[in-house]
Amino acid sequence: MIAKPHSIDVRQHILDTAQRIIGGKGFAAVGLNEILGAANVPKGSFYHYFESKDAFGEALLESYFETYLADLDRRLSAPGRPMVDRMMAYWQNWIHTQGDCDAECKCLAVKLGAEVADLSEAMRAVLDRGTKAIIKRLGQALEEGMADGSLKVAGPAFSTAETLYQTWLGASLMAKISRSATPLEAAMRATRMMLHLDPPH
Amino acid sequence: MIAKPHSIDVRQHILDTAQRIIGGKGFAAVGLNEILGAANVPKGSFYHYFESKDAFGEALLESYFETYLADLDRRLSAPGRPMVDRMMAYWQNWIHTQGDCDAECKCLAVKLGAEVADLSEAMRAVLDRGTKAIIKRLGQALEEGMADGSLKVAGPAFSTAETLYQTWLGASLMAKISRSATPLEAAMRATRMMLHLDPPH
DNA sequence: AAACACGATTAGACCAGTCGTCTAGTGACG
DNA sequence: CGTCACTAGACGACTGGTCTAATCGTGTTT
Repeated sequence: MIAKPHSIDVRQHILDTAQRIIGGKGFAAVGLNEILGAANVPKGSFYHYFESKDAFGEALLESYFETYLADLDRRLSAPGRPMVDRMMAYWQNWIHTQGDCDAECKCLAVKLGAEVADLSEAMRAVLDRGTKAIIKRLGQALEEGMADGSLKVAGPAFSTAETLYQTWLGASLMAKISRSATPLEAAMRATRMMLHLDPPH
Repeated sequence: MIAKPHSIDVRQHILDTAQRIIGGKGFAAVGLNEILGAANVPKGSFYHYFESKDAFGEALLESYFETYLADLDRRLSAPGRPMVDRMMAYWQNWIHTQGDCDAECKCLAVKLGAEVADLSEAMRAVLDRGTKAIIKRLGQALEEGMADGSLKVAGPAFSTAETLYQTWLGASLMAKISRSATPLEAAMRATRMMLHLDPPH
């Protein structure tokens, strides 16, 4: 564990660059050349940091979910405001991030899920763990919301969290296909309904 | 073999074979050689029937939605039974088709949607038209169900149809990622809830 | 301090595979 | 026969991921 000047930097730099490009074009459609060219990293270096393109994809998804979950935690644990607000702000932000960026899909679960699930068992496993972690947190948030009295859901919180996440995944897919935000707005309406907060908010 | 010119046969044979393979591996990850090899069609023929791989993908999706919509119409117009039954049978069948086949994803909207939307404008357009047509039919079915008294939904039928379809898309994506049917079962519970038929059925 | 050792990093060769083109060739039917 | 829809598959220009050999950087030894 010597303080390496480049190691971590270069590795992460490749991952960050790749996330933008692969988030836009998909996994199989993008070649190493394009990524490494954009990152200004010689091709030869790649296999020093990653064992294969497959292993690289695994690392890419791990890196993605790591920052995603950290951000999610930050958003859902923001103190002071009732949980409804935090949660609805999260969905609102989903609309925001998925809506404007057509080229670079911010949500890799949406962009890569279907493509990669049958392509690489390792990548599928990371996606599985990542999405399960997201749903788990959403479920905990719902329970917190019921505890602080700002939320009320029918049935177990985890079940609702699962359905909510699935709905937003599907809506994001439809948003990509239709190149419009209306599917996301439909998801927002459905979310309000599931959480029984039609009157206010 | 058959007196009828091969035109239609061969063309459709290529499309059918491709649907299986591409439904399993995705669009970019599959080369023409693999498809044509499996279909026992020489490469030279391919470019007689299709202008390019891109145009071929377009035709593939068109063919897919054509048969999908025909099947959907058949299912939803089955006479005799109330619309709830027909509709729930449709979702049940969704679980059935998406659940068992891991390799060849039957629903190309799920498998190719995210990948292709940013790859080919033509293919995206077909997906857009196809999914909109499905939602439209589901909305009409919901209205029929309200007319025959077997269904009751909150708000406009089209809105509910949109949300239902999105939920099932998302659930199918999660089913692929988790390699299990539980997301689809969650979608089924959510569907029952949205249609207010928790007690019976 | 100079030479060395050795792992970290890079450069580029490598071949299999990509899409798409193109010329020959087949065979059915007017 | 002649025509034309269709088949056959070699070919080219290119890109894919992978790997070996050379280079660089840094700490150690003398």
